Amino acid sequence: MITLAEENYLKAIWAISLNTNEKASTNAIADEISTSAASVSDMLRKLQEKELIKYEKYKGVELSEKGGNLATSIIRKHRLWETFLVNKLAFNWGEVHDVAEQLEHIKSDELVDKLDSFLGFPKFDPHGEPIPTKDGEIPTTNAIPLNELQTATKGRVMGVTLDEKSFLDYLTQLNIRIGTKIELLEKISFDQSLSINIENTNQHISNDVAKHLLIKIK
Amino acid sequence: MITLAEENYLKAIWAISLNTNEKASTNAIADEISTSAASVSDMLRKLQEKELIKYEKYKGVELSEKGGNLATSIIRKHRLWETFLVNKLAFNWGEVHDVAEQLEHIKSDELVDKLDSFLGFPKFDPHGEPIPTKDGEIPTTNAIPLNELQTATKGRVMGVTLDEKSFLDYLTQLNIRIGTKIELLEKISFDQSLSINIENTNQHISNDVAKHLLIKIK
DNA sequence: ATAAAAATTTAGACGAGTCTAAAGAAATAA
DNA sequence: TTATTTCTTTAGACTCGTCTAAATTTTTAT
Repeated sequence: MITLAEENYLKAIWAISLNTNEKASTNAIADEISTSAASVSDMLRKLQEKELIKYEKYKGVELSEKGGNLATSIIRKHRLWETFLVNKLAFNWGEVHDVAEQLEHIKSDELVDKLDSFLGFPKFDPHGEPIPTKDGEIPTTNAIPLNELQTATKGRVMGVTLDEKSFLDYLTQLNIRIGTKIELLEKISFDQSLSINIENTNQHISNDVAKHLLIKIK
Repeated sequence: MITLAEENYLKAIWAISLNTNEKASTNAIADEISTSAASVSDMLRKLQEKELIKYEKYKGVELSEKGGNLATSIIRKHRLWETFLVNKLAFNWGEVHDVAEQLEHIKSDELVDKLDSFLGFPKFDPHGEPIPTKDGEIPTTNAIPLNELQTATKGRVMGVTLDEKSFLDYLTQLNIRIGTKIELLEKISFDQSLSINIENTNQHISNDVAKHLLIKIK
């Protein structure tokens, strides 16, 4: 039996490895879930015993196959619930994260499958993030982060890679949603900030914002 | 902040007082949530400190106003989720209890209100049990338990007062659902068992089954 | 190459919620 | 009304997940 705390650690390790493609460090995990490094060390020992991670003291940690499957299934649940909240209950995309963080821990395979079916087997959640299938397959897109685009390229927003209210509220303010047409006008080399055109209005955004916007070209 | 365990204790006290109209005893609570009397004693002390119950050592316990409101809101959530599971996700009524027991602890007032709205503000759940409103009002019916009916009375099943898979599966087997027409043919004084007619078929059921069936006459 | 800094682990403690065993209070029966 | 049974509470211990402080290992900088 896996506990709620354990699930959150697996998710944190998953999220870190996703971004860095490296082993997750104790401190990175502590940051991710806002706890002390000591607590993380403790928990890693326990997860190691349960064979959910591959861990060597002082050397960082990665998920085992078992742990990876579990993490994927939690992400699947999180994204399905977010889709439910936005598509069926009319939440807006900045409001759903905290509730989905609770719902993702509900234990019932049948519930997840029926929810999936009820939602019409969505491939992407309201933020454009891929929803892993029942078998753990993760849908792909050829979208790339806005800050990696070449100047004068046009595209369309396919997703965001940060699920934080303040970020999503800012996007809404900028008139940026999934599907919005966007053109990269200029990259400022001084601070990597970007001038963009959204629906015939010019805007200026930081690199920090741009790197969390996934764009599909043309 | 109220914990999951505390919520379950409040619910247990609520359920016991509902049936007996008396203060709940330590042992009754221990039975209800399958724990030891010692654990219950411990928890009652804590709930007392939080002013969620009115408790005198050795004298039993009842909910305070605050505790009562909380318990009602948990019941509201439980029954809304059961309604969602049956009406939207096509679970059958015997399968929903355990999942709803998890979902009822999700913390988000907005979620509950939006779910209520999405379901069309239902007054009764799939078992015919009343769903408390946002203000804590509990819809009433004039239905009475089948075992209290007079012989030769006809009526319709308006609800069941036990949410256990084995019971609900048995009802399904007997062709009894919400809305089913029923006639009480005979009460056996030896064991209080009952002969009934359901959809032109005669059946024989125990008093234990009958007392959990709510019937509206005529 | 070694000293300093940073990262990580260990040690010891705590609160929540549970348990068993034992003590104490209340109810019941002779 | 006293003895016995039943119910309830207290005492002490355990696990889980957390913490701070201290010890240890690794990395970085001089």
